[in-house]
Formats: sequence, structure tokens, C-alpha cells
Amino acid sequence: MRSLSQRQKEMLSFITAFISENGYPPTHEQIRQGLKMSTKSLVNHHLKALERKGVIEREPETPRGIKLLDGLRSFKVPLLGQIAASEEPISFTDSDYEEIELTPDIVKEQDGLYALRVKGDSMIDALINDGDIVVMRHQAVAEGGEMVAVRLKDRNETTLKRFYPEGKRVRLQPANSRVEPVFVHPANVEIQGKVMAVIRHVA
Amino acid sequence: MRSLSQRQKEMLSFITAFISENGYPPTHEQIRQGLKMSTKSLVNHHLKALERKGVIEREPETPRGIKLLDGLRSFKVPLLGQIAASEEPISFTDSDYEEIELTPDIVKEQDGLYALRVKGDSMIDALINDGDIVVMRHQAVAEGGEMVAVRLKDRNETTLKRFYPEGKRVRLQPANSRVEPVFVHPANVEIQGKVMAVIRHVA
DNA sequence: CTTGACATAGAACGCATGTTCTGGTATAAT
DNA sequence: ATTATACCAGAACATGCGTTCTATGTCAAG
Repeated sequence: MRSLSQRQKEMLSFITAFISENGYPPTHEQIRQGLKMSTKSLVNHHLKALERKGVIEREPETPRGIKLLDGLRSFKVPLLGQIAASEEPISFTDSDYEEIELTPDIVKEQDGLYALRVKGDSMIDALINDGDIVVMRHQAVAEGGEMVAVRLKDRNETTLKRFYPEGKRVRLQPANSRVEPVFVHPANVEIQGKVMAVIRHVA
Repeated sequence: MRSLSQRQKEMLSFITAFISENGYPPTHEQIRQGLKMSTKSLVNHHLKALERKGVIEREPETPRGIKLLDGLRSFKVPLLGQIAASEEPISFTDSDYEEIELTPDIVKEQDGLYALRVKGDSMIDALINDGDIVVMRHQAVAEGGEMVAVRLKDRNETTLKRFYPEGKRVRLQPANSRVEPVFVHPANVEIQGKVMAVIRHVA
């Protein structure tokens, strides 16, 4: 993005604040009043410049038809429940769930996401604490190196580890490089989802 | 919020998606076309109902004057640089920095926040991995139990731990409950900020 | 002195859009 | 049979709003 002049920055800032406050963009007249200009044609002039610089997009002849291109892009993800080593697999049919609001700076891809809250400290060798939120993506097969939620059928236990198929066995590698990997038979493994991100509330 | 009828849910869903896609709300005519209704007065009727149920707010006689009350609320935080055990304290004067977009579901309070990317695995006993992002808040003094970025002057080293003043010494408690705490003299400690959240990109 | 960029000013025009009023159907509960 | 609720339909009206054209001033660079 080319740099903006002082007046352009002011206009962009005004529009951003207006949208935050009101939920919809301002009219040219509202911008004119807000920036203490005497004419709407000056507003149009600056909006054209912001458009040329790739900062906004305008829908022609459309009241409030201004879109910020560097606008905020959050989205919501269902927080379906909890994950712990010893619990039953998560049920995805629950329709009465919380949601958490994420952004592309937390998780790039948005398809098929859900979140789970970690219960207990059994995930600590994945550097995941009790109470952390893991953002998952629905996925029943994994590629080598992906971190997944894996259910070990013989132990009736779920763990979060990096998954490496190695011939006749699977290596499950903890995130903490100082902890030894686990080796299991492929038939013993059920992949419940791929870990996309972890969020920890501290304060 | 009282429960919505089927048609009201459809309308709310349409408006939410439209705003996500376009950056501004739809007109009555756009809603009418989107929901395959034959008249704008029906759109007005349902919008009135959504308003009564406290789901939207409308500015009377205002094109696109619809505000979602459960709207998305993200904000941006400067990503000022890196934090590692052995580096110099972070400079806050850098004006040419990235930003990351967060939401109130990641960090409730928004004042005085900045983010740092962790470099190296020296924070592992705080359950923080190389590459993780810590969201900090400017704060030069800490209360007992808060997790802070602490600089140990004699070792010229920065660490993230929970801070407990205990009379003539300070206890620095790792997040990992299986790791022993560190005891230091209060004069040796310089608090650089309070840890608010940790974000790990996995995939 | 000329040119280009930035900022500014106002009149005029034409289209975009919200709201009200009157009227109807279907279903469920009383 | 009546009432209430949800959903629906269309005409008419009035206001909200974007854009163009013509014009001017200041400052910096060549």
C-alpha cells in the first residue's frame, strides 16, 4: 500500500471508527461533517484517492457503499466441549454450544473448525495446559508431521501429538522436544481432528 | 435474547453473511432478493421483530442503517518484535511494526496491549514454545500470582513466570507445575509487562 | 516561470432507499 | 367460531445520498 497523505489518514481513521461505533459506514455528508470539510465533493475526491491506493473499495452510486480492505475479519467457531485424556470422544451433535470469535491471524483457514477446552494436565507434554483452548479441524486422516487429536483405543485415552506413520507403526511425537515419542500400532489409532492453534488465557 | 423464528434466523444469517462479504449492511431490497420475498414491507416487518428481540439496532430512515448487536468485535495489537531469554529488553519505540488481529475471546481488556513472538525454547517451562506469540500488557509492577515477563539483571536474561513477592525474596513460579520455582532478590528483578494470553499456531 | 500534487469550494443533478397503509392466508389455541 | 401469531403482498410516498462539473489556492520541484 502506498503511503497516505495526512488528510487521507484522517479520513480512513474516521471511517474505521465510524464503522466500529455504528456497524455501518458513514455517508459522504457524515464524513464531511466529521472532518469539518465544507463540501462533499472533497470527500469524494479523497475517497477516490483511497480507492486508487487500494485501501478501500467503493460500490458506485451506493449509499454507504464503502468497504475497508484492511478491515477486521473475525469469525466464530463453535466451542464444542472439553478434551481430556480419559474422556469419551467428543460428540459433535451438540447444538447448544458456545462460540468463540477468532481471526485469520489466529487460524488462517476457516473451514471445518471447532474448539475444545483442555481439562486436566495430561496434555502438558504437548505444551498445553489445563484450561487451554485447542482449535481443531475435522480430519480423519493425517499426514506425517501434523499435530492431531489421537484416540488410543487400547488405553481408552486421547492425546495431542504430532503424527508420523513409519511403516508398520505410528510414531506420536510430543511437542516438547525433551519428551520421548510414543510408538503404537496403526490399528490402535483413531484420529479425531487436526490441531490448528492453541490459545491460552493467562490474565 | 428471545428465541427467533425460522424466518428471523434466516434474515439474521443473511445480513451477517452480507456484512462479512461486503463490509456494509444490505438494503431492504437486497434482503428481499436474497430471501426470495416479494415485497420490501415484509423485510421491514421482520427487521422490526429482530429489533424488538434485541438482535439488531436500526437507525430510522437511514439506508443500510442496520447494526448487528452480537456483531464481531476484533481489534488490532502491535506485534513489536521478539522475546528470548538472552536478548536485550524489547524496544517499544519501533514504529514500523506488524499488527495482529485479536478478539475479546482471546484477551478481554484492550488497553495497553502489544504482542511478542517467542524465539528459542527457553520458555518451555512456561509451556511456551518457540514461535508462540505472547500478548502482553504494559505494566511495571506485578501483583502476586500474575504471570509477567521478568528480566533478571544479574543473568541478563528474560523469563516468563508467575510472580510472588515473599518478604525479602521473590518467587518466580513456572507455569508447568512439575518444574521447581526460582527464588531471586527483589532488586534483581525488572518487570517488563504482564502476560495476558498465549497463541500457538500449529498448522 | 511552469508543472504537478495536494487540498479545497459550491451548485446542480439523478438515483438509491426506508416506511406506511391496506389487505390476505395458514395454523394453533381457546 | 374466535383470537392471536406468523408470514405474506403490493402500491404509494418521501427522504437519503453519490457524483459530476467548474473553479481556486498553496507548495515544492524542475
